[in-house]
Amino acid sequence: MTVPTIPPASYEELRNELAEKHEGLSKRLKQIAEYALDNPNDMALETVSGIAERASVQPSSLIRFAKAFGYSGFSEMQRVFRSYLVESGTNYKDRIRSFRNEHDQDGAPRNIVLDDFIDGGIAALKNLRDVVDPDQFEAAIKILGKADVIYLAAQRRAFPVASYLAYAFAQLDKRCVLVDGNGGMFFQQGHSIRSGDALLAISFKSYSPEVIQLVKETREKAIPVVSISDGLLSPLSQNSDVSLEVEEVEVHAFRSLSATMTLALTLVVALGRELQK
Amino acid sequence: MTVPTIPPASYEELRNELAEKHEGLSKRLKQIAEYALDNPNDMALETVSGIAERASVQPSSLIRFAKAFGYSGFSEMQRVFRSYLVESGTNYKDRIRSFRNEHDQDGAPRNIVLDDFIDGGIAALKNLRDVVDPDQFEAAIKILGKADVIYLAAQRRAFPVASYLAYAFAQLDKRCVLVDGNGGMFFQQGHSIRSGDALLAISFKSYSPEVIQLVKETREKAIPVVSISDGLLSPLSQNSDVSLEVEEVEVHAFRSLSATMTLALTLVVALGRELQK
DNA sequence: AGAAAAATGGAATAAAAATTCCGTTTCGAG
DNA sequence: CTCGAAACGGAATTTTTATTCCATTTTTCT
Repeated sequence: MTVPTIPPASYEELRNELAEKHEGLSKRLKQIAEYALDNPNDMALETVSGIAERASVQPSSLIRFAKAFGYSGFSEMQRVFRSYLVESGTNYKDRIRSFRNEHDQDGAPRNIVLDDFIDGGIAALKNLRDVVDPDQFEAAIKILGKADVIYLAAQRRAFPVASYLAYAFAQLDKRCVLVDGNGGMFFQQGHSIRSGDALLAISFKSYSPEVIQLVKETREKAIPVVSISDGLLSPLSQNSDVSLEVEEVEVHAFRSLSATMTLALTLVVALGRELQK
Repeated sequence: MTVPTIPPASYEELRNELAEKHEGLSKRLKQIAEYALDNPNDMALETVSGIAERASVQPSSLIRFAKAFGYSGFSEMQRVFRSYLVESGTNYKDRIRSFRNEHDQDGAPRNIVLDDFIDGGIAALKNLRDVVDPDQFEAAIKILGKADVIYLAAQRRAFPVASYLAYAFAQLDKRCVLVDGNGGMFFQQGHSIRSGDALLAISFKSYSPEVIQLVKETREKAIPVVSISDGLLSPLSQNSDVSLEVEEVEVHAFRSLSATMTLALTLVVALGRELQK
């Protein structure tokens, strides 16, 4: 056992190293290398003795194996296998990190802040693809399509989304009321909703109490409520007939609205088609 | 802590359980539930004390948390989080594909629409990186930073951007006036601008005549004007001291606002920094 | 406001896991 | 065939990690 090189830091590197050195390895180590390439998941998640058993090898061989590739022990090597697991997964916060690093390199005097937001926005959009539940989306369109008048409720950060929707719905000749709280008449506006209408509420944490209250009240009247919010824990999701989930990334302590805006727009287009039938 | 139910065996079940029980949980447990939903990766891979630290919680609380959901200990719950990692890693790409096909067949093109907008949004953001002129951006920040009050003017499709900016500026303690034309008083609002202030106007084709007019009038008063618009041909650009160019992609006859929103946000953050000096 | 119950923090303990160590086996050169 | 070096197996040890326990704080109910 020689060649104490610098240990591979990414799964890809490790994979290559494994394939390359494979020939020169001893019997047991070969066996392990093969097992590792075939079952990266096990390597990432199982314990040393667990893997040892499955691969028909002694635990100590696994440690030797890791050391043969330059790691200080098995645990260190396992970290590499784990990093692979999270990268390939859905989680996108990590993707952002890798994005950033990519961009940091070219030393051009770019607008760093803008780059961050662009990367964040892109990540949020990609994530949107994964988290939007098609059934919920379908259901939302159904409800909104049937509604006589769509009431739009949103405050603060979410308000621009509602105002955009109001504009777009108007373009579609879909009647809507923007409950904007103008003149302190949030509830007066909101309470004029009635059977046959639908409420589309948008709010993110920290959730606007007015919007939450309106959602609850509307639901008690047995009027359908569609919500756009951030995650299952949102009080909006919990009190809506249908809820669409969006997660915006926070960059520099500010949240973008790219993903939410895109979802809103999609809603508009899908609704437009529904109405054409 | 009661209700020893059968513990959720899949990530999906666990997710739902988490959302459902969330309300009834104690402070610390709630905190953990939120962290878990936001960071499933950590829950799957980190050690108890690692997670405890990141979530600002005691290790023992994590064990209590797991037990509150019926598991024998944290490790058992962690297995569920891990199973999710494996599934999403292995089948991730396939899942998405099959998912799309499903819907293609029953003729529901929703996902396709969403995909189009997502792709469009991403393209617009990437484009933004190239078209924004750092010098102009810098100049815009200077002007806005020096302004006593920032007047925000936008109509129709651009209005949501202005309303978002109004919200964000308020967060920065930067005084601003949203010239929204409420009550038909667009010009009354707009004309109250005076020396020492600045106007930030946003408009896209077909350009809002009111906004154009306000820009011209303001400029005649020798008050600085910053504009966000689409291209150099825009009458806004031509009458502004500084103009920022954004190009949104049109998909299905609708324009998104992702890029514009991102630019707006960047402006906010950059302005925030400027103000701190 | 005060007592009882529930929740929490944090150190102590138990359990599990990784790693080392060493006697034994295998392999290859002379 | 024999010797030496490398590889291996497996128990012993160390380290890390999970879990428990109890004193203290916070909440709830009266």
